[in-house]
Amino acid sequence: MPEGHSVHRIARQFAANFEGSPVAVSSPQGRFAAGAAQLDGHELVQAKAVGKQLFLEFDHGLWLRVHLGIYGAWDFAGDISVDDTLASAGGRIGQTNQRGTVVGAHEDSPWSIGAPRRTRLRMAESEKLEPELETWPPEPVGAVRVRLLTETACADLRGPTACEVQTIEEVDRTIAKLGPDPMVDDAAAGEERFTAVVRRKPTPIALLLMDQSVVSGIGNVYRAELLFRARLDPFRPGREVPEEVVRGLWRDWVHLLRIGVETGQMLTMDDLDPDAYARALASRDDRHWVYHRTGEPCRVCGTPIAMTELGGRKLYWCPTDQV
DNA sequence: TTTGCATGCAAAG
DNA sequence: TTTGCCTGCAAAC
Repeated sequence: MPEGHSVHRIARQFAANFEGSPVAVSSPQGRFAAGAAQLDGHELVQAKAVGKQLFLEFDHGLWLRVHLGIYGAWDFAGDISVDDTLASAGGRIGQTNQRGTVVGAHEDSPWSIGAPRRTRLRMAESEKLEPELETWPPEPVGAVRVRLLTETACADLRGPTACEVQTIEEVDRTIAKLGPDPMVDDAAAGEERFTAVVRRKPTPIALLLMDQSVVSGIGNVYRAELLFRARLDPFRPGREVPEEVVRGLWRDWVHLLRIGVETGQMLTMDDLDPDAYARALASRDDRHWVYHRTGEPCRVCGTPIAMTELGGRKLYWCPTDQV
């Protein structure tokens, strides 16, 4: 489920808690046993995110490549350091979830004091913090494809669409196929690459934004929201979108991704007035311009938001404002 | 309690 | 073009 922002946050978590440590790598589920054996015991030297892909480098030159797909997730546990921005995750801090577990910050939570402490951190489309159980290492929950375990930290991967060991050459080839990522590539160079490709394609701009070889990290939510923010017709062929509008799309993606990485949320209504913005943040269902709002009135003009299936994914837009 | 959908992608057919 | 991934959630019973 995560779009690009989540993967950058996951890489950040690995960098903070796994880099420099030897890692016991296993596959409790069994489906990744052979790959795990290739990595087991080696030191994690680098965590890197490009678009929706995560790359973990080990000290013998092999890498683990992970793509979460639509419902993959990493569970972190142990002495996990958590940056302050996570305290705003999902607006759920201090609330209680359906299992009755307290989610998020309280007085002496680990991220509001300096020192890391035993917690459990789940990172997927939403991020939660739960009190950790006493057992160490924790019992695997569900089908854990791969577990990375140091003396103090544990990361479990479940439900990924891709999880494989790669050589550096394979990593380079994978990354070479990806369009620019604002968190990785120089912003100006990324803008040129993106603009050049879009301006020569007959493909609807809505499909180009989801094409990871054109631009990295955009998923269905950011796609719909970027197009609305640009007031752009989703069906307009890329080459018929004015150059300045294409450049504007890239710059807005740079902007939204940065916010997403910092907050852990897909905030797309930051240009709203402060009161309306606060309301949007408070409710989970009320935080987007058009995404998942079929039939509801456009926040700008009142026209019912339209939805159709395009390339196998749902596309949301305002037929009046987006021309 | 059950059902169906979802912020993707790759492999199978 | 369809299926697998086999999770998490909310709406529908």
